Amino acid sequence: MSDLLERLRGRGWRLTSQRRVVAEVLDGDHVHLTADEVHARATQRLPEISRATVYNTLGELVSLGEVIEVSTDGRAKRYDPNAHQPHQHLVCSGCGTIRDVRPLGDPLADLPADQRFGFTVSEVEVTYRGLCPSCA
Amino acid sequence: MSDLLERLRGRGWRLTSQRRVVAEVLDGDHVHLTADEVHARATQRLPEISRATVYNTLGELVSLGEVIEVSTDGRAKRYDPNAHQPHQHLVCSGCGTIRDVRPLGDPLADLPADQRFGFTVSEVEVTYRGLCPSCA
DNA sequence: ATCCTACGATGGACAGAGTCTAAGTCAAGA
DNA sequence: TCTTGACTTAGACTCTGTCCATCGTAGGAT
Repeated sequence: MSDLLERLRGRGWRLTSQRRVVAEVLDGDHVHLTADEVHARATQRLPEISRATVYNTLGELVSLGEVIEVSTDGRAKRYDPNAHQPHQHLVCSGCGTIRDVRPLGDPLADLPADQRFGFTVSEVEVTYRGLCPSCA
Repeated sequence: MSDLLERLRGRGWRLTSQRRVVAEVLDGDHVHLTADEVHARATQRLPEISRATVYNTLGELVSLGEVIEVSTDGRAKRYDPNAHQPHQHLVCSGCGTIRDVRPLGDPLADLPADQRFGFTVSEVEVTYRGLCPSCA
């Protein structure tokens, strides 16, 4: 966490209290908050932080590769701080809960050349859907 | 196509001109229109059709399993009439073009039990991203 | 320690996508 | 042909996200 802030400062990031709070809110495993949820939690620590700043900071963290943007439901995007460990997502169709999962195999390898239609494929995103224990 | 309309009428669907036009607009291979695009094309055939009706009809077609809803980019959802043939999507990061593709293997099989966290997993959605020939 | 200034924060207006509602219309069964 | 409840309509509304002009401040320079 403090690693993250140090790393970003090394890249010329100006370390403001707002950015610090956003980064702190995003810390942890299996965290997948929407921008509004991040804003709500940040507000508890720093009452005057604005929505625009939260959006800006999240956008920067995504560009810097420190956070992954996930849109699982066509509603609000969610932000996943687990960016340095490749993983996929398991989403509950009932309550929307998200878990990070690590499937076997390489899904990229499953797309044969004749199914690539001349595209340069560089990334695969897999979403497993189902019901979590509480919703089942 | 007329099969579709007959099938839906058999399920108690009232066959209105608006619904017919929406279904016609969605007909074809590799069709992935947004709701607004569907509305624009429907308007050419039926000038007074409203946005709400297009949204309602698309939602019904999705619930009935005749159309798949795809949200590839966190922008507008797209509607894919190719619902009876299991497939995945290849999306161009440049222009947003979507192709239907059929990868090898069963991605569901790649998620081991210890990575399911008690979820009842029923569906997998795979999105390949890259650049199409024109954008590369 | 203080000063400067460019980078960052603020909040309010704006935009795009989608939902809701109240009132009017019409498909299709009697 | 009549009736009725399902469907459609227009527009207001919500939610998510972006933009902009102005103000504030982190951190290097002195």
